[in-house]
Formats: sequence, C-alpha cells, structure tokens
Amino acid sequence: MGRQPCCDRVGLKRGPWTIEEDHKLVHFILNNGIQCWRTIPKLAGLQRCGKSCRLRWINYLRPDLKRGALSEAEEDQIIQLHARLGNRWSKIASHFPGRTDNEIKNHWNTRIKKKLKQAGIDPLTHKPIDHEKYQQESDDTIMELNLPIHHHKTETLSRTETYDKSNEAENCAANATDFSLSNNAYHNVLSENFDVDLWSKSCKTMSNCYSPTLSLEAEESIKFSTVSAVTESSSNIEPAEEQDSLQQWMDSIFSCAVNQLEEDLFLLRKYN
DNA sequence: AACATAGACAACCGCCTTATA
DNA sequence: ATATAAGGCGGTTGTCTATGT
Repeated sequence: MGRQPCCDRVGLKRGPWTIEEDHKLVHFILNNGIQCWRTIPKLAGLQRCGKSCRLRWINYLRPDLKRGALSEAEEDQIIQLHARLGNRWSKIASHFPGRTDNEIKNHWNTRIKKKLKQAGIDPLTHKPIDHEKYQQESDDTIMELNLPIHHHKTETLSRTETYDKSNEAENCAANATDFSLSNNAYHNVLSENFDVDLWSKSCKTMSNCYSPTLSLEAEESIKFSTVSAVTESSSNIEPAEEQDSLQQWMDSIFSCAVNQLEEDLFLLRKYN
C-alpha cells in the first residue's frame, strides 16, 4: 500500500552542502533532468534525502537564479505584494523570475520588516503603527522605534560571496565589478570539472526561452558563469529543444494567468 | 588576540495537499 | 476507498561572518 519511502533516513548527511555535493547534484540534474527527487540522491551518489536535494537545487543551484541584493524597486514590489497576499512567499516569489521564496522570505524578515517599522508602518497589517499600544509590547520594539539603528555592517557579504573570494573563483570575482557577477564565479568553480558544455547550454536555453522575463542582470550573470566554457555549440539549440522551450514558455505564461486568477480569488474571499 | 553580539541566509522541520499503490 | 509517501510551503533554527568591546 502507498508509495515507497522517500529514503531510509539512515546515514544521511545533514547541514551545509559541500562543493563536492553541489557538484554531484548539478552534474546529475543537468545530465538526467529531474524525474523523481526520491531517487536523485541515490543515483547522484549523495548521502542526502530527496527533500534536501530539491531544496538545494531550487534555492541555490538552479542556473536561472538571479543573485545579488534585491533592488529598491523589487523591495517596493514585495511590500505591495505582501499587502495583497500576506505571507504567501511562493506566490510573491512567482512575480520575481530568478528569485526564490526562501530568499524573499529571508529578506522580508531581516530587512523589510525593520524598514517598515522604522517608517512607522506595521509590517503585518501595512497600516500606521499605534505607537502607544506598540510601546507596551516590548522594550526591544521601543528601542527600535526611538533609537537610531546601529548598522554594524552596511555591506555584509553573503556566505557565498565570502566563499567565492577565498577560493579558486577569487580571480574571477576580483575582476567582476558587479555584485551579481562575483557571486556567479561560484558556478565557474562548480562547472570546472564536469560537462561545461551541457551546463552552459542549459543556462543559455533557460535564459533564452524558459524565463522570458529574465532580467538583463540575471542574463548577464548566467553568461558570466559560463564565460569560460561557452562554445560554438552552446548557441545552437536543437529544434526539439526549441520545441520543449516553447512549450515551457507557454506553460509559464499559462502559469502567470493562473497565478493572477488565484490572487483575484484570494482577494475576493478576503474582502467578501 | 579573544570573546560577545548582531545580521544574513542556508537548511531543516512539520504540516498540508496531491498522487499513487 | 484507504493508507502512505512525495512534493510543496511557511515558520523556525543553525551556522557563519563581520563588527564591537
């Protein structure tokens, strides 16, 4: 009865992923695609559960991820969407190609919430804060409202960035003036030993077809990540591949329309 | 130099819905 | 029809790094 278990859970590795593990997962997915997450760790030679692999791929390894800090415009859009949708992070993230729900959720919790509070706006209701009531809630909050925020780090490097600068990708990162470019140097390290043609082809296909709304910055960063590996063949997409991409593009448009309908329905239910 | 603290974000946990044997 | 795992999602925790003392 039922499905097979997702994994035997014995001897599974947890915690931060190593570069070797990333390498194995990326290599496997680019060569075989994603059919079933349960089988991927075993086939890819990873001591991880399928769920962990899925998360790692979606939040960190996908070639079409847009890296770097969120812009002011993106932050504003997140605030607007949050006012409409609440904490439905995956729905919010669907409006930002190349951004993950985890990334947006983290950004909301660490920065935007604070920013809104400073501006006297309740991040939960998006309405002006009732200061008297608010001040009774906690001393910490009072501190946040009345005292200047101490910025210990104005330009904190992400873990990935720091990793980049202390490893083989250092030279690439040093040459890149753009934040997103330095981040993508990581992908160069990853792709150094495996099928770089396949990797670059995948990035190219994704940037050209799969994500029609992909920003210039994202496109540029993808190109940079494969700059050492781009070959003549990478730009020649096979007809069958184009067909697939067209299908995926149509799916994405359909998905956008469904998203909009779902949002409208959500708002109707909320206000009726 | 060593320790404490804060901030950022990757990773995990648990729940819910969907799919399947 | 039912039980159970997969997949997906949001909340929370853990880890790492920068900065302050």
